[in-house]
Order: sequence, then structure tokens, then C-alpha cells
Amino acid sequence: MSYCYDYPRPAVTTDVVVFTIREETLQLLLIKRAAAPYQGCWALPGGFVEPDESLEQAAARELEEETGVAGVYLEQLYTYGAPDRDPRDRIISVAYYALVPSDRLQLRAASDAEDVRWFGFDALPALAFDHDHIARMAHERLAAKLDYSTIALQFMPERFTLGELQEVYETILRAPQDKRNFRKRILALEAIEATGERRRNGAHRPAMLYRVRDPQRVAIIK
Amino acid sequence: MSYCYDYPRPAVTTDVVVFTIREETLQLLLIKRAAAPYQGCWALPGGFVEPDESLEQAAARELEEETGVAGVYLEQLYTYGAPDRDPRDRIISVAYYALVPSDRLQLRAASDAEDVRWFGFDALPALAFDHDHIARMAHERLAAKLDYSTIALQFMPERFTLGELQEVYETILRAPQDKRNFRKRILALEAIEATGERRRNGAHRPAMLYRVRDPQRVAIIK
DNA sequence: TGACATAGTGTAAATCATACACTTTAATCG
DNA sequence: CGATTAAAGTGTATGATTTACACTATGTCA
Repeated sequence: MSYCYDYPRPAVTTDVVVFTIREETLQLLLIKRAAAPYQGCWALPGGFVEPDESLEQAAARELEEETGVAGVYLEQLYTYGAPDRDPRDRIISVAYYALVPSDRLQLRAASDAEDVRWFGFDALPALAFDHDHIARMAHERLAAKLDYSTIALQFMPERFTLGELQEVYETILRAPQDKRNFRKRILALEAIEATGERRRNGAHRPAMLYRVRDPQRVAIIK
Repeated sequence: MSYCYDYPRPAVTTDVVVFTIREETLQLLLIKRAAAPYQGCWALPGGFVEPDESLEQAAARELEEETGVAGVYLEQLYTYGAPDRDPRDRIISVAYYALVPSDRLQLRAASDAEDVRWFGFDALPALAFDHDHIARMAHERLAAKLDYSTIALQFMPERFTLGELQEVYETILRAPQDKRNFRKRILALEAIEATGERRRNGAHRPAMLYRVRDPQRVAIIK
């Protein structure tokens, strides 16, 4: 079966920059390419957009198929369409980025563990196509959004401490935050609330556990 | 001649939201569609991406072909790909927005004057496809960028007064600005400089004319 | 029961944003 | 040619926000 058109058409794919934070490092999910071009090279998860799905659905589907991750924050980043970005065919890629909470980063059993892996953002292997460029732009967008939205909460598990949240900010921004000012600022947003429970965690005072008030919502602030 | 592929492919277009400011109103450039679907309906200028051009090149080319406008600020806005956004074929549109300085808004003579026109943003006709949605998003982005970049300078002619610049801000933001605070803020950016010339313009004190220091550059501020 | 390690807290100073009204100046008109 | 007109141009005081900064609290473990 083949599909014919009067004019040449590019192929359209979605690629997803999947971020998580684990052990105080920003991590990025990559898959090893099984097919040419860039066979054996690490790349962003992604694939062709199907005729009956929206772009965001395509990105969510690819993410779930290749990694088992579903229901996470997903936002369109940018569309890349340089004529030579794929050496073989004209491919236009609508890039998204996704944020995975740290309690949901176990990868799909279906995927061969060798082929899907988290990498530290500062220790990425060479990436296929222009994927390093896409990943850099995603990081810039994410860091910018920390300053004017509650997007960082998308990384948090059900319950978390203010110290853990602060570590998330420090990891993405690559800069230490003043503890007292950070707490004042975050609590003033009224986006999280204390649960009353505490986390006992070693030979020191236990920390209050917080939860996100409206986990779906990313509020724009100020 | 026809082009055949193993899987169905969407068509990819660029659409451009072209803004200018004239007579203290934000104006938007529309073309009347000659062909179905939405024949006779007003729409954003745009068209198919050619095999050898980048997305931005495609947007710039469409803009120039249909309106004669070239060399203006052009930025990718968002990519729209709902499966049903075109009733006949799957079309993915990479939308851009462009800002045209007020001294360059004479439209291409080649275009039938009936078919290409500026409309006040507050008095738009019904638009084809999801173009009203695209136009609204472009306006939101533009208004947001006024607050953290020097993008408004892209609307200005070679020489302009601070009063004219203030009108541009007020028009886009739909809110009056305090004259003294506005001037303080703008001059502190060091993005424009006085020319020494003045504009004599009626029975009152003439205004200093300014020019943009680096007309290509849109600086991110604060 | 004392040492340890992280949690939790407030204030003062500096910076930035806002509100606000009169003087200047060239043109025009009588 | 002097008076009128209309927009240009200018500074300060107040409040709001942001920043810098260091000690006390508390549960665990040896």
C-alpha cells in the first residue's frame, strides 16, 4: 500500500525531551536507535504522527510506548524543520518536553533495559540528529519557567519536603537558593499545603511533608 | 507527477500572523482565500513548506509573496495539528508571527488590493480554519514579550519619538502607561538613543527623535 | 544523655516600582 | 508680536518587593 500526493510532503514526527530529577541531578530519557540513520546512537524518544491523532497525543503516545511513562506534564517546545536535519528524508519534528515525578521513573518492563535509559543532563552521550540542540532548548525553557510558574511541582512525588523542592530548583537552575527566602516565596504561592505528617529520615529533626494543591495545574505567577 | 510514500503524510504549511500598528490600533494582515475550503473567507497568509526551505524561510517567503513585506521580525509561535483543523486533508501548520514597522506597511502592488488587507485586531472578520485561535495566541505572546524584551522596537520606523513608542505599548497592552515611569524604564534599557533631531509637529514643543541602537536585536530584559 | 544533622524561623537594609503635576517650547492665530 | 495652544519633558517621595543573613528546634543514634 502506498500513499500518493501531487506535491512532495515531509514526514512529521514528534520528539519528546523527558526530564526527571533523581539524586540531585537533572536526568533525561534517551533511547538507543535500532534503525538507520544514526543506528545505535542515543536519541530522544519520538516517532511519526498518525493520521488521526493530535500532535500532543502523538507525543504522549510515543512517550508511553517507548518508556511506559503516562499522564505526566507535557508541553510543546518548538518545531524543527531544517531541510537537512535528517540525512535521508525531509522530516519535520514537533518537539515536546515532559516532566516525570521522581516516584514514577521506573521504566517500562517491555522496553529492553539496554535501549532506554536515564542520563544525567551534564553527561549526555552524542545524540542523533539535532537532538542535542532540542535538549538544550528544552532545558532553557524549563529553567525560564521556574521563575514565572509553578512548573517545578510537576517533578514532585505525592508527598515531599520543602528541602526536596528546593533541591529541584537548585538542580535545574544550577544555583543555590537561600533557604528562608525560598520557603517564604514558595509558601506565598499557596500552591502547596502541609499534610501534617513528617518525614523521619536519620539522626535529625524530621521535615514536614507537603502536597501539591492542584497537581494538574501549572500556575503562571506574578 | 505524484509523490508516493509507505505511510500517509500530513501536509505541512506555515501561517503568519502579521502585526503592525497604525493610527494607534493594532492591525493584522489578512488575505481573502481564493480556493476552497473557506473560499472567499479571510485567512492568515501562509502556504505549503517547500522541500528545500526551512520553516522560517517558508514563513518569510509566504509573507513576501503574498504581501511584499520582507526583512521584518519573524518568530515561531506554535504548531497546530488537530486532525480536523482542515476539513479536507490533514494539515499541520507551523505558525509564525511577524512585526512590521509602521513605515513599511504599504502592501505589494502585485496583490489585488481587494484580496490583502489590514484589519484592526478588534474588528477582525470571521477567519478560516483555526486562524482566530492562532491570532489570539500571537497577541498574547506579543503582549507578554513587551514585559520582558525590547520586541516593541520592531514596530518603530527609523526615527520616532518616545510618545510614539509609548503609544505602541499602550495599544498592545490595552492599558495607559505613566509617561514619566515609561520614559525612565525605556531609557534605562539603553536600547534606543537620541538622534539630536526633533520632530516639529504642530503648535507645541517638538519632540526629540530617537533611533534603535541595534535594530536586528531583540534583547531579553531583567 | 550528648553529639549530630537537618528543619525551621524573622528582621533590617537595599532595591525597585509606583503615583503624581508643573514647566518648557515651538507654532499658530488674532 | 504677544497670547494661546498642545504636546514634550522632567524629579521626588512612598510603598512594595527582594535580598542578605545566623541561630534555635528536634528526633536519632551511639
